[in-house]
Amino acid sequence: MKKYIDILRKCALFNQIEEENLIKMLGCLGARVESFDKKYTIFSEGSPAKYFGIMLSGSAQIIRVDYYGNRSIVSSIEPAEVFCEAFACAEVRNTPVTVIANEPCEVMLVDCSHVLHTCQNHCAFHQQLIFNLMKNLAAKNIMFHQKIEITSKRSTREKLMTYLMLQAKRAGSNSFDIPFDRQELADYLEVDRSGLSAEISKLRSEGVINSHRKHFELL
Amino acid sequence: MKKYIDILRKCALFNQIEEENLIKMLGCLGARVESFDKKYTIFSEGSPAKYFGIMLSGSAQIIRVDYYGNRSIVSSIEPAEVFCEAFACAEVRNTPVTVIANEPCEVMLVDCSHVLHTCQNHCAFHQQLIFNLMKNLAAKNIMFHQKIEITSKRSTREKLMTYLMLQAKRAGSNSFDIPFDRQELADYLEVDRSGLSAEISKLRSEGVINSHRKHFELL
DNA sequence: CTCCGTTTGTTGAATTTTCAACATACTTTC
DNA sequence: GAAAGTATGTTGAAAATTCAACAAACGGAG
Repeated sequence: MKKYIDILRKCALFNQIEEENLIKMLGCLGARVESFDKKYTIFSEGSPAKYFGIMLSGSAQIIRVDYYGNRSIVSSIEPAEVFCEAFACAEVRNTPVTVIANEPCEVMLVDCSHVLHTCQNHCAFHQQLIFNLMKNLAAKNIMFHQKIEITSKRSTREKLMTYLMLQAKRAGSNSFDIPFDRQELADYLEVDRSGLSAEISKLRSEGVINSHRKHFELL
Repeated sequence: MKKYIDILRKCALFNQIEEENLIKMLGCLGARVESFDKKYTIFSEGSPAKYFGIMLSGSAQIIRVDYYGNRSIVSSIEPAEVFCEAFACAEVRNTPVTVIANEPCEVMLVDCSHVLHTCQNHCAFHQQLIFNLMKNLAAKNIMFHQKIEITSKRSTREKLMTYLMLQAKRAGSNSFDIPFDRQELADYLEVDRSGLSAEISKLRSEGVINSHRKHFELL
């Protein structure tokens, strides 16, 4: 587990927890690491929501596919991020989403019941862990508000611009990369890919933005 | 405060907390009650996210209005529900949403810093409160996933049917009332009101649903 | 009961999005 | 470095949504 310490210390779940205690804690939590190749399923819709994940390396996407095969991307998962903790914490029977590896990745899986219910060793850091989980869930809620701010816009142009402005703000620069290719961006914004490409071209010709593939610049 | 005990005991935030302790706790938390008339603003966008609310009686809506004046309804708030706790818990500077009373209502306001940081009296129920808050935030996350499931659908018909099926499931019956009038439902589903009315008529004539104003029935 | 304000339903035109099909640009593999 | 595969851009037709304007139904006040 020691090789993952650096990335785990960046994980919001372990805030205020010392390195030495973190290693002990991972034992208490029964955490294990699994690797997934690109396009492999990490969690699949309908499976029991027993574990949550922590992305150690690589990236993944939380998606939802309806019965017509339309894919909707809920969010992307980057290293050090916790995912699917809401379903596990709320103790729902089944995960309502699918998580797919976007590139080869390593994931730490934690049995959520070990976090929610005091472990046999009366691990002293339990309370801190629950506090961190609470903070993390609050941050996720805010992320959802942002996603709703984006997708509630009625036109492709407005959705795109709202998304790009939020990304610029997050990057702290008008020049930034996004974690999606065109099809993925369309599935995240809930719009048509070709219409999105057309809109990007239009914004480029109007001098509002510059872009090349995943790189964007607000002018 | 005693007159509010019955409704507060139904609030998820006070799960596993005895009635006698609940009253003491409200003192520790510096909770206060305010009343709002219909259409009055309970929290407004951009104001400091210091307090969260508990709806004691009446109802409200969490909304977002963009610079064109388009209203989007994020969710409705019913009695015993906690609201705006995510912004307060994540300690963001400003609330990104507006909360408007939908009818005359009474709201309990709690300073979130009293919940997050141990009170001077070392209130024994603090940990339980944080645990409940965590559970509640997880449940809210799931609510957002449902909202995204609804609004990610591309057509008015699919959004409406997805919403109605979730409401039927929640009500445990194919016959139920929704908390929105037509304009509000349109603002919740992120579609045009007249188009929504047309779609409802169409579904009625096709024998898929029955409806009258806020009452719906899946056939 | 009637009036008046509000909500809901209806319609057609304008706009926008989606869809399908193809062209072009880029990447990876051998 | 050529070939194959993938991603992006472009276009026009079809479909859906939005918009505006009005009609009908409903509910509350007096």
